[in-house]
Amino acid sequence: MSRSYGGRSSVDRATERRARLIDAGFSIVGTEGVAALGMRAVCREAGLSQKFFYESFTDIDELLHAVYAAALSRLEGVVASAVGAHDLPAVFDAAARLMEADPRVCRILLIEPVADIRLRHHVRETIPAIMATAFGDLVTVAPEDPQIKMHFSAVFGALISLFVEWIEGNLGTDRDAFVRHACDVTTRLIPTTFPATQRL
Amino acid sequence: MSRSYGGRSSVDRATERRARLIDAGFSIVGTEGVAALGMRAVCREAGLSQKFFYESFTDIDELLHAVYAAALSRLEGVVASAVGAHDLPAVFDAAARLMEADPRVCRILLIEPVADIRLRHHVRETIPAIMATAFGDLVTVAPEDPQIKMHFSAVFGALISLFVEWIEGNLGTDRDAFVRHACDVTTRLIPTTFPATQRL
DNA sequence: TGTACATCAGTGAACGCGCGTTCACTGATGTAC
DNA sequence: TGTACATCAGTGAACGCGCGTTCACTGATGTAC
Repeated sequence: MSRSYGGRSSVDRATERRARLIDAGFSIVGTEGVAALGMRAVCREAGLSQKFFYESFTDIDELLHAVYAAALSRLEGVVASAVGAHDLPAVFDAAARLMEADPRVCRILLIEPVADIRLRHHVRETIPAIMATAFGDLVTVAPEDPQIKMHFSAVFGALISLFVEWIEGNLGTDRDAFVRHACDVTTRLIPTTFPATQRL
Repeated sequence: MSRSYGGRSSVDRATERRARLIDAGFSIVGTEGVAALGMRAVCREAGLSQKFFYESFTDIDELLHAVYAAALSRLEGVVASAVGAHDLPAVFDAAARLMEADPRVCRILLIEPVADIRLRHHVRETIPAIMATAFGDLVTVAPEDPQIKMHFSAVFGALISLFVEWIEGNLGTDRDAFVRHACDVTTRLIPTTFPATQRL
């Protein structure tokens, strides 16, 4: 049924092609934005025939989802230990370093989801789970309280804006000062009366 | 050289067509986003022949600029008196009411500029002038100080996020509570040691 | 005032392009004998 | 082991579509006589 080619199995080649398509999509969304992500564009970038797109994905939304998941996974990877240690400055520091090294992560996770409805949907799917592990009780107890939502909306908006401007080089070069500011903003906006925040 | 038609002068008709094109662009960007703004799409929406697009604009960027200017002008119109009175809650209240009445303003001014480089350019062109009239000294004195830029980045990001979520109906229905929260966030993030903020 | 015509206003088709999607074709691989 | 062939892997052209841009054409208006 399947046949080896170039000494590699069918599934081996298919998974490699899938990875190359995700990489290509990652580059396109991360540098040109989600509007430039087309089926032909991604195949061109990956150096693959158009046929292979449909081998791994049914449409461009499915690839976009995989691209978002890949970016999120990279962020989670670098902040995992700091999150586990409840060390907020270390979380911000690790995130800043990752996005400095690869600004595409910043664009995929922080910039493009604001205006793209599909990415916003993916954010709304994944953020609650992340929040639940990070903050625990609070979010699961009263996730519909407008007061709490306002607090989170404000702090997320502030942090996203800070990171985007930082990555674009508009906030100077002192990363420690940036991290301190991000922490400062967080503690100013999340009142200490929130029980879960005392963990941070 | 020019000739009246339907009892209306040449310039009269041309200016009306230009206004209709801007209205159409306003609707498209405000509801479908900047990616949906094409020359054909805008003519279709305006009910005009494609020729008339080039009568008023050389390319779609020029129309986009006009659309952004129109949205900004509407916002400035409703907040003008509150800004003049240095009444921050009234500014937020007026802005919230405008965007509730026409969410397209919110999308054009707050959402789309995040991911679109052309709109970001327009924002960067216009915001400093607005800031200068609102805050005066501070911005013009030390506009390149990373510390000050971080403060403004954070507060803008927080307020944009709050307004977007408010307009999307995710922050409840109590507008006064929303305005209070927006003011609260602003005063928390802009330290009182900034001289210009004491005006607010 | 009435009519023929020149001129300008406005319409929509034409062109080349890239898109998403499909599929005929080439050529490499494994296997039967 | 060597060869012919069936089958699967991979390539790139074909199709219809909407795009930005241009322009031939229709028809309305003003004017000369």
